[in-house]
Amino acid sequence: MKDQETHQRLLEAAARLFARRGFKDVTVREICRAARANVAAVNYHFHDKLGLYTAVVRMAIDEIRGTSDSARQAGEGASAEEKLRIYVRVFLQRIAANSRDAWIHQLISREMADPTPAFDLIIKHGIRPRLEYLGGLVAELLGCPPNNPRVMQSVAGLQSQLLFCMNPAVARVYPTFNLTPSAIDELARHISAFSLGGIRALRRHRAAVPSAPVKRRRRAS
Amino acid sequence: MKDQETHQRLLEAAARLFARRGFKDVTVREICRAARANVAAVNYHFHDKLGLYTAVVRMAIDEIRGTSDSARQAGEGASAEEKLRIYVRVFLQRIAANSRDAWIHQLISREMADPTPAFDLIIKHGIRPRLEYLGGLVAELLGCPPNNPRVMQSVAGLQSQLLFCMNPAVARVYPTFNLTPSAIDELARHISAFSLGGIRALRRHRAAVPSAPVKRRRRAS
DNA sequence: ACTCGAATAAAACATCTGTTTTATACATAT
DNA sequence: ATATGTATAAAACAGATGTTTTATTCGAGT
Repeated sequence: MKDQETHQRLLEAAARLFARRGFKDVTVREICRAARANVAAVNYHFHDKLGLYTAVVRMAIDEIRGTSDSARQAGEGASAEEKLRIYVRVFLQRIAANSRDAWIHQLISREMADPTPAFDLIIKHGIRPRLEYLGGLVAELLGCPPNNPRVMQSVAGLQSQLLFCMNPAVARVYPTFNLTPSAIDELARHISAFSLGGIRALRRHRAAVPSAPVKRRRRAS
Repeated sequence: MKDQETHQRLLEAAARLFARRGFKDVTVREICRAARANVAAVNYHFHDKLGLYTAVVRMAIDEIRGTSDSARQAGEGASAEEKLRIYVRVFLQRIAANSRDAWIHQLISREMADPTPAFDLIIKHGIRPRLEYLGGLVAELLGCPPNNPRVMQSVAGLQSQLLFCMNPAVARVYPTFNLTPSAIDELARHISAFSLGGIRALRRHRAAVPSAPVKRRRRAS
């Protein structure tokens, strides 16, 4: 047995194609052509088209955790506010600047748009751990327990911006969104500042029941 | 010629199915079954599967503009800050509470995830007008000209949250996200407060070159 | 009564898709 | 050298899919 190398070529080709176009839209024949392998190779090495896909998903999950750990480590010892800024910067640099990892979050976005059976794996092992880290940061910034609903609301507010700005279609809507490596640092600063501002605003609200009407002075026009 | 009514049934069935599962994933046979029509009906009435899809897209665009106009009208005379709050509330109520219009933004989300040739139409006639309205509001709140990049950055920050929280998959990630009609008002308040806080934070930044380092005092842990 | 055109229906077509089957090359162990 | 098991290759299969073709129905205009 000399090889295992077509196994690897299949994985890499499939990762790129699945991320870009989704599970259903990519054909087995296409993957095999890109990997310079026979049509039967997918079924031989991964039993199924779905088997290959979940293998790709497992790769993606590992990379997601890698990014989370990177950000966590880079922020060690810093204040919560600075940790959040660092997370945003690491996240954007790793996925937008580094094209090697770009496919991963393309895959996640696609799973969010229409989930396959593999989505549960991604949530459990990729997204949940990251949310817990961010949830801890935000809870500290808000000064409330981590299970307070507004914590997850804020985390979602931050994360939605990050996922949004990586969507290739967004550049067609907001023409100013070009993710050139030089623009990424600036984008990271904007998103950090916007999100920290949002969190600060939520902190001011009274913590108790939301039945209290939200009253706020209007500024002149 | 008695009818035109299968034409209508096809449109309605197709809208629901395309929104839920996307252009490629829905079969012509499926649409015709749902519309109680023959397999050839799509090609007869719309020439193409794509012809039917673009007809659906045109319907969606009209509804989008309707929501925009509703929000704009409801905010007439109010301050910019209040207008933004009203926009968020109208938007969420119309698409999350009112299930009649829910399919539309499912369709948009899907087009963002992987665009079809019809995406350009949606941008031009559905999204652009809305962004210009929001851009005007935000520019006023930021106190800077509407073409300042941070305006679109803030608009994207707001819009990303709105699109994000309507994604059905989000409820699986953030278990607290249940869009029961009663929770929608609260969600709208949170998103408004978060976004206005973000905008306020960006306003404080010096307006000129971003080369100036972002310095900020750290709070005690 | 007849014709014409529009709407529906049924069947057929060509193509594509995931998968399976069968055959072949080849390295290693006995 | 022969047998064995693994990896690749080529061909075939069954099912689905968008579209086209051919018939049929039905109402209106003459």
